[in-house]
Amino acid sequence: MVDKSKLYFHIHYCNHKETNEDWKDKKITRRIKHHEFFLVTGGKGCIVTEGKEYNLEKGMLFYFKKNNLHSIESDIKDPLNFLSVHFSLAYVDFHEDQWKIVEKDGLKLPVMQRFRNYKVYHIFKKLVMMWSMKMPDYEFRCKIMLQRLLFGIYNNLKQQSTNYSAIVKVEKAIKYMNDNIGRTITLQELSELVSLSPSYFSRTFREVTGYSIIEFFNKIKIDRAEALIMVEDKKIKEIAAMLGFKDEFYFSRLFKRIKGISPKEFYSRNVHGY
DNA sequence: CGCGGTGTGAAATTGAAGTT
DNA sequence: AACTTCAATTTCACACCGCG
Repeated sequence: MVDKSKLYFHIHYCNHKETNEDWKDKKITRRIKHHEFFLVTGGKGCIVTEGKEYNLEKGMLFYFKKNNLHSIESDIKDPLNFLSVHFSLAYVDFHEDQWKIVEKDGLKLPVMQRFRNYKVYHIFKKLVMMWSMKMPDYEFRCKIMLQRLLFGIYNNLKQQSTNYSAIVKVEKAIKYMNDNIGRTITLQELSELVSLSPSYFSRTFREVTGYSIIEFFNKIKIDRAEALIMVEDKKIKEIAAMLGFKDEFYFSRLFKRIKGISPKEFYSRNVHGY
């Protein structure tokens, strides 16, 4: 499971064809070093990749990972219309005051997915238009649009997945955690809330969020602690108590484990009194 | 007091097999 | 496919201790 907030993109270029002009080359076969999203917006054609052949229809979105070999063929009478964006991506993490950059070899997305709604289409179109117009700050704006596009793609995936109720249940549990941040919550309690067996819900939670329940609950507690340290003039001991920790030292250790520095150090680094 | 190492019972997680 | 049950294993949350 990828932490989407840590993904960093670099757009190489965008491409589109949304008119009825003829294709110069009816078929292209290629392997490119960029990742690419390719959205079919009209016309007919065929894409072959990873040993599968897809008869193209409006609304199909392809994700080609870098170095993926694929061929795109357009129909002559009803030429293909599409939007595409080429990009590279890296996983950028900030931990213990250090930046870490790891190049990713790909997102966990299916090669092809269909879109019923037009939202993703609109975002994609805006991205491509912005890129081609090259107005001031277009690179920055395009990067934001690409992130919105990806967000839309993930949401689409969410709705498509048969087990939508699992996500709803996880969201319910997260809300409950936020509402009861000053308490100790048990797995028993949460699983009763969502009417699933404890062990099954434990599994489900990790599948949906990428974190175990305790990991997640502590993460939001530490996030809250950061805010409290910076905004309120409170002692570590008080903050620990507010977040349901009986032992302030344990809280400190946990903070350090998650953030890399102790709460006291976090305070001295980020808050400066007069 | 603060920090860090370690011990411990309890709870969470995970694997595997079974049920609807 | 979605979910349960049970047991094995791991992790958690705190406690206790010694050091400076």
